[in-house]
Amino acid sequence: MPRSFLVKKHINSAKKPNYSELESPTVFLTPHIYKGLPLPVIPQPEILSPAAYSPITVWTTSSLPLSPLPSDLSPISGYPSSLSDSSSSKDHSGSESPRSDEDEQMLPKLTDPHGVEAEKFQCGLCAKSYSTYSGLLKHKQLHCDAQTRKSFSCKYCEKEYVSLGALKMHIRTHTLPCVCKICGKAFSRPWLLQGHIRTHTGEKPFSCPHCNRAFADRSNLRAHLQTHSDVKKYQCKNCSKTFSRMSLLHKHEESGCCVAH
DNA sequence: CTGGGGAGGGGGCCC
DNA sequence: GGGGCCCCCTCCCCA
Repeated sequence: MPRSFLVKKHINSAKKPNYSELESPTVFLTPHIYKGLPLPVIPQPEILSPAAYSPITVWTTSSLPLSPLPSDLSPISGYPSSLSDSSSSKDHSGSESPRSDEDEQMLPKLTDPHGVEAEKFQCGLCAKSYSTYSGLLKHKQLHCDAQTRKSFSCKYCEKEYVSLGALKMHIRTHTLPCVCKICGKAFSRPWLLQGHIRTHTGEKPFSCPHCNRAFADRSNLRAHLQTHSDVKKYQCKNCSKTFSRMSLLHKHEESGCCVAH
């Protein structure tokens, strides 16, 4: 399901949502911002930062930004109301990282507009500046490049990671240490197991504020919220038909609409 | 074929 | 360093 319409919901890590509240199946109250609003009405641009929400934007598979469809789940009680999430930058630190451009790291840095301070050589990875290229080179060789280089290899597959912690996390996907006591199914993460256990218990802690539906999985609630939206976010670049999910758009395109491509 | 729900996986970030 | 959590993503199934 397309989940890229999601945005982070808490300003920073120091103020995380009260998940204990979320875990309660009955704690979801209609948020105040919906009071008086006829349902279903999804977009609440007024509660979102302008940069985070563009209700009329329709994305195609070729024009998708990293987070093309910001929506918000803060209406669900238990989530903080703040939306100007400065920590959202973390979402862009991974896949969007331009770190692969080695040349970029070598670009001289003009640090003073008046030329008082001459050009500096700045490390593209940690932003440290050096007055000489050789200084930068030494820094890169000793620190950043070494850290950036993937040097931890998985013994079960060919994947490599930049840190031992990341590798260990990955290895869990092979060892599957979290086992369901009910059916014996194994998972890599405890929270995956928790979600699975809900399929046994029938617990559905995540309720839709617009209808009576409830979900065991937060991601599925987000996907469901899209169905309440008037604006279908994903548009076929050929026939301009729009879809609520990227996967539906993909299926549509693969079904022959975009054979011209 | 489309729309939607259910279930699960992976990497990253923060504490 | 590990745990918890988030976001993103995919696949499957069904109406």
